[in-house]
Amino acid sequence: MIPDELNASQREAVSHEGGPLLVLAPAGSGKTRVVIARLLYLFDRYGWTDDRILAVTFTRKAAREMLQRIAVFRPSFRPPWVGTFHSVAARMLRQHAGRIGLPKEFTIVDAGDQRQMIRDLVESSALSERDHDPKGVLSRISQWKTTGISPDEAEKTSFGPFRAQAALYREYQERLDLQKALDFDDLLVRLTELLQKEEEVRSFYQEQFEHILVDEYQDTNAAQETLLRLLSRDRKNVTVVGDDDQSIYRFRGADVGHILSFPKEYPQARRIVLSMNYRSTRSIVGAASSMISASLSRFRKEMSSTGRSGEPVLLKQLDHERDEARFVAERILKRVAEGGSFRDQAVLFRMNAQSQPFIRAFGDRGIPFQTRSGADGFFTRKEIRDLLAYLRVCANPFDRVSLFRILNVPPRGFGDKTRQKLEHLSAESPLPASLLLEALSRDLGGKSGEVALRLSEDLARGATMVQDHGVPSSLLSFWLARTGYEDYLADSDEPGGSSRSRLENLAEFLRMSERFEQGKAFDKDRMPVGVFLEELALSQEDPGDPGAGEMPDRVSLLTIHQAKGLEFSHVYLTGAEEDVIPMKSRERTDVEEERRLFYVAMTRARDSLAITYCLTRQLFGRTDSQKPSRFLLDLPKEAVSGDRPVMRAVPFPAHDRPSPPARPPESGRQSPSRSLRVTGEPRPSSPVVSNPDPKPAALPRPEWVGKSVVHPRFGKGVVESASGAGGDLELTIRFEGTGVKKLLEKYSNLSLSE
DNA sequence: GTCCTCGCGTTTTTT
DNA sequence: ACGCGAGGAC
Repeated sequence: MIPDELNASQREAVSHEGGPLLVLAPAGSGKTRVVIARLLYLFDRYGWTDDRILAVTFTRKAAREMLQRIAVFRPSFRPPWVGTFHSVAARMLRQHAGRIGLPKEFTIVDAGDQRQMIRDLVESSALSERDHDPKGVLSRISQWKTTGISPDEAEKTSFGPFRAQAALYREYQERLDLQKALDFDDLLVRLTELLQKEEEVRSFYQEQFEHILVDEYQDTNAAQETLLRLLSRDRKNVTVVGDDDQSIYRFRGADVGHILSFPKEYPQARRIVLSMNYRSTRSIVGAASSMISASLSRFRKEMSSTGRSGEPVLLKQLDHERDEARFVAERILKRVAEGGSFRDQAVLFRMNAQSQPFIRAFGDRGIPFQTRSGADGFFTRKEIRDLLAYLRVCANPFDRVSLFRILNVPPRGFGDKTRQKLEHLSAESPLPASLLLEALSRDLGGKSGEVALRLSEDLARGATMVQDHGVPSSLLSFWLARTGYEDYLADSDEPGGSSRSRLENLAEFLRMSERFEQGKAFDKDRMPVGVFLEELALSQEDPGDPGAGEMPDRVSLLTIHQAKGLEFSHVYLTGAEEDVIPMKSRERTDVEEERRLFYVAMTRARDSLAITYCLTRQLFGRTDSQKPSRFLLDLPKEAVSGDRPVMRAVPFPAHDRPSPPARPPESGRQSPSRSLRVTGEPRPSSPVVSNPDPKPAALPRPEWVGKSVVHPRFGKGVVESASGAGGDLELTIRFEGTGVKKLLEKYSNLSLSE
């Protein structure tokens, strides 16, 4: 069952028996192959007919790939517990919805709905939207939720501007609860609560799952981590696979600490490092590894490469982003002239705004390209969201966001007055939509009363269709007919003939629903409309790209984030400048994460990598003069060619260095004679190894305080205080160059300087 | 209600 | 540079 083509450590990872397992799988190390092989191995081991294996990923794409690969081996086998964290959680929650007071067809609200809810709340409170932009509020709420902080706790512990946000959090949650709706975070949080509260359910799953596999473990947030522990009996039977160096989603709650502390918390865990790179040339592997090794908190890994040495990584300095685009365009054409293809090449940048010059340059030269548009997806279109709202209010008659969305769309003569009346009614009595509208109808009387009554009846009928296991396409047709939605679109002539494209979207949506229904055997206990809505809510994929078929022969223009998990023969990493990568941000820039981002970008390349930086760049309407990215300084001479930026004496650019540090009393002489390597990281028992230097045990906590230390990147500093103990000893250090930082002692690579 | 103008802020993105 | 949202004018 274990494929022959695996190397020794890969095989070891695949066939590991018993106990927690951490597989460190750097870029290009054959991670996917190992994950799939291990899954197949586990199914073999624990039975293909049972639900004994839980495998979770972060993206639909990864989940789909797992399922497809499994299907190759057992075409008829559909493992029920392979999916994204969220889809698995939704499945479990629906199974036990009653226990937490939810109907089976609870709504999953998406980002658009969340935004709308927050805006409504901000509007109805005395707060100004200025200080409470929905995005900021939502990300705060998400932070609270995923770290297990309830609205009450948030209100108790927040001050200043956060106080108001905590109040919004409470109202937002109340509103969700009232409508029997969950947001994405709730899927994890509510399931966690359920498992904690209901011993029966907990042990049911704990016993069911012989083994749990988590992919991209470095991306877990606190909620997912908690969930994982619950399901895996404290991770006794778990395989986590990931790469700490590729953790680039901190801004959305991912915490690289989970993977880093895994061996600490589970000393009995096996750790396997896949250290052979199969993807890239030796130049690329060498350059990338030495760049990332300057990282502060990471497992030390040494990569070897099976590849040929290849051409050196090319550094190229340009005057302006237009020159940069031109340079890249010419190089792409050259590769093609040499027999390469467009689809094998990718231009990477830190932010979407950088893509413009490339789009122009490629257009001028007739280079075919594709961008992965972000927010302008199919499912953010008004007409699609309207129709979805109709479906949702039928599936879950308590879904108020959807009800209010469709209330006067198409216009049926309901104005602000009616809306307010309905809001009052809704607040007074939590009724299903049809009954609510009936009450409204009585309230209004007259002509608008009749309109309300008609809508009420339609809603009741729609809800019945859902209950009777009607399929989405019939429900859609029903609503299109009852509302005259198509006429409404056709009549609303907007500039640019967009009503035409809206009608086309509508038709596409209808086709999508039909495709969904085809050849599908629905569970008897699930409503088809519910399943349809859940799939859409959890995927948000454009129907146009089912991932099947040949990739068109085009150059990819991608942000580094979008490029994660992909690989190309030729990669152009552009805008390698200070304030671009690492990016300047309002809040404190997380240079560590930016470095990992740079690493992810570099390691996308198989055969060649060119890194470009400009002396000036127009950004946000202003032309700035730029400095080369500090990350370029960590590229080894022997692996690169071209315009190497000049080494600086200081590892950080001047503007990054804060005011002269408050120097604590110097203790005598300053000789770095005694240099002590201190790290608490256990030696890996894996085939390949990290840093061979033997290390003395960590200093006990009080020993550190007041010591002068030297850090490889931050330079000299003094330990101000220490907290935590053992492996979690955290030191607060005031560095001369960079101010106060908190470092985990075990990863800090500190030397004592006396 | 709707149109226009002014001012501000500006990453990364999945589920 | 540009888009979006708030707020004023009609």
